[in-house]
Amino acid sequence: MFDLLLQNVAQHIPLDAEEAHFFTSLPKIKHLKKKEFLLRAGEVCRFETFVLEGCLRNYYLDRKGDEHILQFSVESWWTSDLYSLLTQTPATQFIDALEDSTLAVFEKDDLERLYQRVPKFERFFRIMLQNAFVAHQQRILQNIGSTGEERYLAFREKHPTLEQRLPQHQIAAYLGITPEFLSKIRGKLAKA
Amino acid sequence: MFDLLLQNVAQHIPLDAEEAHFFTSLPKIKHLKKKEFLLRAGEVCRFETFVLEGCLRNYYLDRKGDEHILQFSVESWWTSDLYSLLTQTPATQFIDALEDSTLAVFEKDDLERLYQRVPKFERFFRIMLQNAFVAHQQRILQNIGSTGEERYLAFREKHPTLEQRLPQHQIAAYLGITPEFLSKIRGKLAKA
DNA sequence: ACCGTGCATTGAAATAGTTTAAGAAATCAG
DNA sequence: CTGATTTCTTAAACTATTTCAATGCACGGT
Repeated sequence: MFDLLLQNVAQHIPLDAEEAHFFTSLPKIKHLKKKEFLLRAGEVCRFETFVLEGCLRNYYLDRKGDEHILQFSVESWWTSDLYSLLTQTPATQFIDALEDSTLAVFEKDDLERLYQRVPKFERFFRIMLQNAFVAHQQRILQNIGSTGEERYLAFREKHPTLEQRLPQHQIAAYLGITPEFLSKIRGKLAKA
Repeated sequence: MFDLLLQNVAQHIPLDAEEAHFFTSLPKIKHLKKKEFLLRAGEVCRFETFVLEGCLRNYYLDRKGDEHILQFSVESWWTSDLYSLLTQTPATQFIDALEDSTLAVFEKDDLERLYQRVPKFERFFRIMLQNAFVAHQQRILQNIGSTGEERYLAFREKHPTLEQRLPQHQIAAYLGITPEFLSKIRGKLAKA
């Protein structure tokens, strides 16, 4: 059940059997059907979530009502509204399921207990934060420096499995272009 | 000399006189003239820098040779290539001075000593990282969800002093548009 | 099997943004 | 003060992207 999770942690910090056992005793398993919400804007986010199966997205709703996707989370990805979680202020993001999904949900309080008992988990989550930070940095540079087509090609390169798996209009909402334009780009690339 | 710096820290963690004294004994003062570099892509970043006076920018150079600005740092801002600093891998960013500047530079080793002696500084720098992370998140949403004009208006709103202080073409490189187009936007807004 | 709705495609017309080039205005160094 | 450099503006032609509208397709529910 928790193989993926332990594998994910082991990439950054070593765990002995007891630590691993304690760690895997913490999360609650949650099932979400497609379109169900894990978090809505306005709620305070009280958990960090690891995806065991399926696919979620974090998105933001602008005043015009358009959805802008910050992140897709498939198997072995962590997700939450980090700012809301860390500051316990209302979330600005929605998180919902693009596929039926199985999640390991860590409550904030349980994470605190984890840090107390196995301090190196602080390090683990700091590394997660760093990686997320750098990913965002690169995405900013990508966005201000490239055309939609270049962004799409980069996305395809970086996430070949996601490109298969997601509906196109979701990818468009991630890239920051309209679905129609993405369709045109694809048409053009297919011909060439 | 270090008033700004202590004030900045005090916003997030309380310091007694001795801690403050130790803290301010660590940084080296550095003067940069306009156009001089603090860091070049390819170098490993070994410091965290607090701006006492002047203005720096972090930018990235793409294959076409265009500059894309990630951040401006004026008085009371921290700057570095965080990923390079944390992982000790070569930097991808350049940091240089847009004005003659005075900096307080904290070496990585000195920061480690600081964490040992005054652990709450870990908390301080974690908060810095969180804030930077969220700022980046908002910028991504801004970039994928708005036009150049909307981004310019938001920038002006959020950083009225910067808008006065910086040459327009630098602002354009931050917004991800050409200087010509920014000029056009401004012309149009001035008329309206 | 049937219907309804959501998704992808296409094309035409409109808007947003870039490129190139030239010149005016401001700034800086000697 | 003067020449050199950097910055800002303008305009025309071009490219990227959006909007709107129409069409066909596919899939989930009943």
